[in-house]
Amino acid sequence: MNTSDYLAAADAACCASGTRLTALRRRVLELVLGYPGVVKAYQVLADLQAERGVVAPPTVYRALDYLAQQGMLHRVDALNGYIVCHHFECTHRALILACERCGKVTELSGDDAFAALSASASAAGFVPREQTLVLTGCCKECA
Amino acid sequence: MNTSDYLAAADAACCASGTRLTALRRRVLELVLGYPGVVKAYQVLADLQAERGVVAPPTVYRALDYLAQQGMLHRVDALNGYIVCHHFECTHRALILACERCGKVTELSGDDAFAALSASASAAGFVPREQTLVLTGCCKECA
DNA sequence: CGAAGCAATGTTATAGTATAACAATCTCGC
DNA sequence: GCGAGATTGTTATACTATAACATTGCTTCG
Repeated sequence: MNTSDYLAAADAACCASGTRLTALRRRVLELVLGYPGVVKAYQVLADLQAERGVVAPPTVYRALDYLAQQGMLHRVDALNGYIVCHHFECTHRALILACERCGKVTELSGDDAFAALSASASAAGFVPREQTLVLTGCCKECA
Repeated sequence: MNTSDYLAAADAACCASGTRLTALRRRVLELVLGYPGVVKAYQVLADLQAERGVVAPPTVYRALDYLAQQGMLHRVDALNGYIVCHHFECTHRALILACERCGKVTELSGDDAFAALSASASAAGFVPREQTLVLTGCCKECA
């Protein structure tokens, strides 16, 4: 899916959830899409500042939080960053593979793995919230 | 295992790895042991400052990093904190269950779950580094 | 012993990440 | 138009983490 199709789909998804993909949010999403892997909030902030002059951190964090909530982005705690989710239409668990050498990030469906974890957790009476799983390691190219 | 047994075992493990559980590291470990769940670096820093006057962040981070390396602590990225590992003798994968309401943290063996994830990752040619998995959610008591 | 070498800690400064709190503006339905 | 709620702006600050260099202390080997 190319960027403009993606944005159109994102727009539709936002409307469907009764929210709006505003100009700001859309621009933030575009910026994130422009990066190959994981994107930091302050990178986006710098980009916005370059375009618009003064922009404060909350502006960016709010947009990123919104996009993550809508499923277009995943927040990756282990990396203090965000990645684009390329199949936000379906609710799903993401399994993120982050290469420690080249920084490349791959997303798999984590549904199966999540099921395995949930089984362990359930045994302890624990109900996991839907979330992103992250594995750091070494990718195919860097091996 | 009580605290003093734990510390003795930790000491032995450190020696076995050719390193030393120095007074500072030992004290940091004790402080972490004194907390019920996840512990933040700056909590430990505050404790140390209360005891010794001026203490700077690197002092604490170095001790925590060391203890994590030795297996006595797990760093939990999603929570920006550390938890005590109660079976550091055996190399193992930890599966952390962190309750979002009460803050309680439980550690399970994550070997099985890790195997499931590794299988998915391997299909993509990805080699995961040994690491801690974290699930956030809601624990038995808070359900 | 004494000095070399290395590990550990101290110290200073700063980078990087994130949110609280309140004000201003915009959008949409009525 | 107007009011309610959502969105964005603005200011300030809290929290998390590390770089870089100085100092101390242990140990080992001649």
